[in-house]
Amino acid sequence: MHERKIPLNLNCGLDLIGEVLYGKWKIRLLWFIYEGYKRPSDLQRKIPDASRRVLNAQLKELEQHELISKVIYPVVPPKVEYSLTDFGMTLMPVISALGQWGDENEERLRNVILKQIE
Amino acid sequence: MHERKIPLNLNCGLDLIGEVLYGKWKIRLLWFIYEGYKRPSDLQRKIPDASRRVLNAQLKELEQHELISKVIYPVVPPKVEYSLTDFGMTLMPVISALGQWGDENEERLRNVILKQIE
DNA sequence: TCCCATAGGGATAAATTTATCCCATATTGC
DNA sequence: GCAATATGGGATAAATTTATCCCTATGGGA
Repeated sequence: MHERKIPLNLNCGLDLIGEVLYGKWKIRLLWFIYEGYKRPSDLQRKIPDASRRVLNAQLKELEQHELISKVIYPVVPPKVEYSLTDFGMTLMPVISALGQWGDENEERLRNVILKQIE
Repeated sequence: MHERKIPLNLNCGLDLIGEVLYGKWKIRLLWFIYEGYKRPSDLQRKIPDASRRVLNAQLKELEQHELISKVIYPVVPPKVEYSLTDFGMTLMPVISALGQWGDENEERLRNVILKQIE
């Protein structure tokens, strides 16, 4: 993967959840899988800004973290389906809360973010 | 700051909240300020693993995003105090939910994270 | 025959984020 | 005078994450 040189911080719950959710597309991947977009190509189409390479990598990490599971059908062309594990499912209310706060404050957030970039 | 070459994604609420919370120490900074650790030196002591430089930078961004506000007392040696804005306060239940999920699943998370590193 | 879809991953470059080091200010205490 | 305290930020290096490009495999359709 990439041998870490700076140790992880795993002190509290916030560190731990950060570790599994940190990644540019992970939260969206979880959410789309939750919504029923199961195949990698579906997810790629839902997130066209992401490179295929990184989506694969992040899906693999989500799987290693036991938030999603993967079924490979032995057909050609290949077919793969992801779904949330029970564990991953318990995260949905939390992600929902994040998205809801973002939606509720959309305008203000858009303002302060764009002002800071300019 | 650093001129962006890759455009931001600001499509949905999840993107927006991600933009203001993304940063290695931001969530913890918000939480500690919420708990009453207001001065930069206090926060530095609470988060000794972070470099002073980055804490300053992230505090500044949190301020630009209107989640915290800053009061500078004109004394020597300098004294600065941060506090949550009303807006930042509305984020606390969400952060609390994140931390709670992490705490509830601490053992499992620690396992899967460390297994993946090894 | 050639191309497309489907999934995966190696190699490498680019972008972004963090870390490290150093300097400045001005008062208090030794 | 010298060190410590407190805050801030420039310059640069290192670490980490993402992007880009390319190659694999196989059956079906134009």
